[in-house]
Amino acid sequence: MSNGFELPLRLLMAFRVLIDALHEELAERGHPDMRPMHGFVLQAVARGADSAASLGRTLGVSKQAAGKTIETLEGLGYVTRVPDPADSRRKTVVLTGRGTDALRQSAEVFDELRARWAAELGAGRLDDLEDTLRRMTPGDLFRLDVPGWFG
Amino acid sequence: MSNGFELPLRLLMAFRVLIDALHEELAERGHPDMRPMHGFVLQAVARGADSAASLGRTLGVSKQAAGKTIETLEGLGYVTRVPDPADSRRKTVVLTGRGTDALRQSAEVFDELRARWAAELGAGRLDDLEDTLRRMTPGDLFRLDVPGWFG
DNA sequence: CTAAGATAGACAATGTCGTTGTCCATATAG
DNA sequence: CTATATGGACAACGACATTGTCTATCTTAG
Repeated sequence: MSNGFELPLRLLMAFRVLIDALHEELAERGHPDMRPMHGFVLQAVARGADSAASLGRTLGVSKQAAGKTIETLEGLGYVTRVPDPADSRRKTVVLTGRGTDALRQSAEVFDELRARWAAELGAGRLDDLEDTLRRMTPGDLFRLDVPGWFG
Repeated sequence: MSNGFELPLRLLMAFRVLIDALHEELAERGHPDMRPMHGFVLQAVARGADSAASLGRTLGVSKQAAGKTIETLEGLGYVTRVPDPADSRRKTVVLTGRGTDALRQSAEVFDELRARWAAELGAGRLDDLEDTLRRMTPGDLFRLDVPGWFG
C-alpha cells in the first residue's frame, strides 16, 4: 500500500474509535438512542442554532431537513419547541433537561476518553497530536455540515 | 468548551481536509464524478471483494445494497461484471482501466498530500502523528463499513 | 403608512440509498 | 440423490435528504 493512503484512514478510524466508545458509554448512562448525528445537532442548538432555518444553515442542510431532525430529537425528548414571543413565525428550539444532560454526559465521556488516551500515550504525545491536528485543520471547528458529505 | 470535545472533531476535520483535497484534485485529473464512498469501494474490490455478496460483507452492508453500488460504479465506468467460469452463479466484479486509473491517481494524490503535510509540519512530526494514530486504532485498516455508520 | 421583499415554517412530491423478504439458479456436503 | 448454503435479481418498504410551493409574519424602502 502506498504511504499516503494510510493517514486519512487512520484519522477516520481514530474518530470512529472515539465516537463508538462515546456512544457505548452514553448508552449505559441513560442515552441508548443517541446517534452520532444527534450530538452534532444538540451542540449546534446549544451554540445558538435555535430554529429550523438557522440549524439548517449551520448543518449545511435544507431547512426542511433540519425541521425533520428537530422533530426526531423532539420525539426522543432532547429538545422542545416553544413559540418565540418576539417573532411569531419562529418556534425556538430549546434543549430539554434530557438534552442538556446528554451534552453534559458527552463532555464527561470525551474528557474521560481523552484522559485514557493521555494515560496510554503520555500527556506529551497527546498534546503533540492535538497541536498537529490544529495546525492542519481550519480554525472554526464547528462547520458541522457532515451529514450527506460522504455519500 | 471542554477539552475532550476537541480531539474527535479535529480528527474528523483532518480527515475531511484530506478527502476534500483529494476529490478536488481528482476532479481535475479526469474523475469529477468520484465520490468519497467510491474510493472505498474500489479499494475493497481491488483487495478481493469481487462479488456483490463479498463486497457487501467487506463493507458491512447487505448484498443488495452492494449490488446497487456496483451498478452505480458500472454506470460510471469504473468496474465491469464478467461471468465467473468456475461458478455460474457469480458475476465477478473487475476494475476497468478507468477504475484502476482512479485508484492510481488517488494513491498519487494522497502521496502528494502527505508530502505537503510533511513539508508543513516537518517529517518528524508527521511520523509522530502517524505513529500515535496507529497506536490508538485497530490494526486491520480495512474495516470499511462506513456507509450508514454515522446516521 | 403602505407596498415590496425577505424569512420562518409546514406540506407535498421526489430521489437516493439503505433495509428485509422472496425467489431462482447453482454449488456443495452428507 | 437430497438437503442446505450461497450468489444474484426483483419488489416493497423505510429513513432521510432534496426542491418547490404555500401561508404567515417580519423588515425595509418609499
